[in-house]
Amino acid sequence: MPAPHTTSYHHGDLRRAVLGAALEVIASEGVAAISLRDLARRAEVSHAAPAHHFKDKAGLLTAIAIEGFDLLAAAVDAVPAEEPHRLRELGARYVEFALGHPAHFEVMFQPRLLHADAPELTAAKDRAYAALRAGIEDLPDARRTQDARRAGLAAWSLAHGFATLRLSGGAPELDPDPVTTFRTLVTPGGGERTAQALAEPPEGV
Amino acid sequence: MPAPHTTSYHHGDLRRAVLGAALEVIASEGVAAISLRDLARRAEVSHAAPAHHFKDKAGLLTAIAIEGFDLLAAAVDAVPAEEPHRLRELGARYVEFALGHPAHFEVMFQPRLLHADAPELTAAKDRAYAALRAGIEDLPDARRTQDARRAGLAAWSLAHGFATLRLSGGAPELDPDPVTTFRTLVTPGGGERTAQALAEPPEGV
DNA sequence: GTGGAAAGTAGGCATTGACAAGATCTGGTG
DNA sequence: CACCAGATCTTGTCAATGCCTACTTTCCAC
Repeated sequence: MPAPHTTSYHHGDLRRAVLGAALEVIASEGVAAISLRDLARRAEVSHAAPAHHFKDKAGLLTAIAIEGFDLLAAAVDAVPAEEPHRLRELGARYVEFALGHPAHFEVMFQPRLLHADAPELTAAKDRAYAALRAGIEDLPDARRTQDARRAGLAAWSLAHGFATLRLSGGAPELDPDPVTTFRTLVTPGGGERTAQALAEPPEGV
Repeated sequence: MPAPHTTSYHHGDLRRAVLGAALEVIASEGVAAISLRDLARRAEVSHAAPAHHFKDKAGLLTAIAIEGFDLLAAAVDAVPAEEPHRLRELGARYVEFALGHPAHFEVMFQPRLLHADAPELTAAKDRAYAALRAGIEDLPDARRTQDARRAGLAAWSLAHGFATLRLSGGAPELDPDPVTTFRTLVTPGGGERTAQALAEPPEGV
């Protein structure tokens, strides 16, 4: 590893530097504000240097998305199997990841900005989805519904929607910590039976 | 109203033409693919003409977002008060709107692309949110939870997340119609008690 | 009709993404 | 140690875009 900030011809770790700068810009100003030339300036290299590491602007964003899916997989993989409220915990980790890595999250679900068919991307996506599925399908028998896919989709939608709304400034901040808010949303008897209210059973008043 | 397609100096309704073209482009290629000059070409006017109607690129997107919030307000406003599964129906309408107006929906929740503090935008947003809130808070007493805000946030998150995942190609297509899928997610006894699975009550196996 | 505002045109400028061709460094191989 | 292939970075260029200013044409209210 060369000295980090000499005036050497080679940067040392330009790839990481550009990724880092990109994450900062996206987090503070959004993906639309990303410019390869600006990132090059921040890293103090020539305007074409980043292209040698990412090929494209889409390539850069693809790299971020890949990193994001791997981070997500790691985050939900850490949920212990013996956790009594495992599905709830899974959702909480999902929300925690989204709010903790807003730049990654913003890019991951915008396939039109990426090289959506890049093998490394689909691989990372598969790993993340596998980790999520594992957390759902490994529930003890009594907790499994007839159609686990729908339960999983519902849980995913809830966590994803909450995180998205929170990040876009839509959802109100009801607690000091957003993850706490999320937990109350899926915790019956935690003061309010929101899940039941959601289901709103048909049998009368 | 002048003749629509003569070679007259004035277009007739350039504003609407640009909006329409923009909606098409966004729906098929995403917001990132929007270019004022391209829209001008499609409308067969000079490259600077659209600016006289929207000021900015952000101004154009703001106009789309405003239209979107008004469409949303209209969509959820149509839910009859006597509807027995009103909250569920509210969510279904939300999802139906999102999937039926993907371009509007894509822009509405990306404030960084808009003139977020434009009075007309916040007004439209307020109208839409008021319509949504009305559908939640008007629930009959027995259906009301202690904290209606959390129930509303949960419902909103679920609908928003489902729509978002569906549009980004993340969620699997379990039924011919996505709205049908959404209904099953919030319908207990509709084959699976997904809502209960979500809540996953703590009391043992 | 006429004058001013609205609608549209024309040109220019800085910035950007992508590409091509060349310069420089690095690591391994003989 | 010499050397070379490839990775890394630079420089220059081109078309496209957003936005600005100045100008022209049309419409409408008085």
